[in-house]
Amino acid sequence: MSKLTTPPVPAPDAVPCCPPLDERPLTAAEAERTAVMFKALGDPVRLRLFSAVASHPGGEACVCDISDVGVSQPTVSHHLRKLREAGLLASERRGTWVYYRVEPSVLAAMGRLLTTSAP
Amino acid sequence: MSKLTTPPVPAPDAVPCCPPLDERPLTAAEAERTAVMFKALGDPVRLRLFSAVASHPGGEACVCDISDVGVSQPTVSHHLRKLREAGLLASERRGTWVYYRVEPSVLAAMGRLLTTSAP
DNA sequence: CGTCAACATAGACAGGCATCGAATCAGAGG
DNA sequence: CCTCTGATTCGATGCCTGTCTATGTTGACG
Repeated sequence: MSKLTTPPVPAPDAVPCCPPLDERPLTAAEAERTAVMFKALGDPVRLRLFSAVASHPGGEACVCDISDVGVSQPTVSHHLRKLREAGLLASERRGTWVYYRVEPSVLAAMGRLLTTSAP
Repeated sequence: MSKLTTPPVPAPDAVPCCPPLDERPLTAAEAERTAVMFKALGDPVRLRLFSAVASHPGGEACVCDISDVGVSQPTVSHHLRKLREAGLLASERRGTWVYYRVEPSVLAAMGRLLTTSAP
C-alpha cells in the first residue's frame, strides 16, 4: 500500500483554538480541546523532549538525538507519541531513523492563549 | 494569630522560569518546575476556572461567580487550590467571600516560553 | 449566642497514566 | 537470507489524580 509518511496514530486533532484566556471564559468544549495541549506539556520528560526537538538545528531531530532524558527508550517513544497525538509534533521516517519536528502553528496558538490583551 | 491573608497552602513555588522552549533544551530541573504550570492548565475544569478568573471584570472573581463548571463545590475548591499552588492564581478573603486573581508575571512567563525566536 | 451561607478540608474510591521489560516491526548491510 | 540496530507496540504494575460525600471553619447577621 502507499503507506509512506502516513501517521501511524489515529487522530491528528488539537488544532489551533480559542481566544486568549483573559478575553472570555472558555466553553466546556474549548477547554476540553485546549487542555489536551497543555497536558501534553505537563510532564517533565515530554517538556524536555519537546524542547530538545524545538531547539535542534534545522528544526527537527531524530529520536536517537534526544533519547537521553533518563527514562527507557520505549518510554521515550510513548511520550513522543503523546506529543504527536496532541498535535505538537510531527514525525517522518527517513531510512533507519525517525525524525520529529515542531508543528509551528500550534505553538503560536498556545502562545496566543497566554498573551494578555490588557497592558 | 495574625492569620490574615496568609496562604493556607504550603508552597507558592513555580516562579517564572526558563528561556523559550526552542532556544535550548531544558534541563531536568527546569522541566520539572515548568511542567507544574502546564500541568495545572492541563485539566479542562481548571482551564475554565482560570479563564473565568482571568476574563472577569476587575481581574478578580469570587468563587461563587465561577463555580458553574459542572462539578461539585469541593471539587472547584480543590482545583482552585491546585492553580494557586502552581503559582497561577492568588487568593484573598474579603468578608464572606474569597476572591481569586491571576498572577500576571507567571502568565507572561508562560507566554514567553512558547514564543518562538525564529521568524 | 445561634444560625446561616461561603469555602475549605478529610477521607474514600475509580480511572488514568508513567514506567518498565519483552516482543515485534522496519531498514541497512553483509 | 541472516543479522544487527533503531524504533514502536504490548501487557503488566504501581502511583497519581479527579471526583464525590461528609464534616469543619470562617465570617455575617439577627
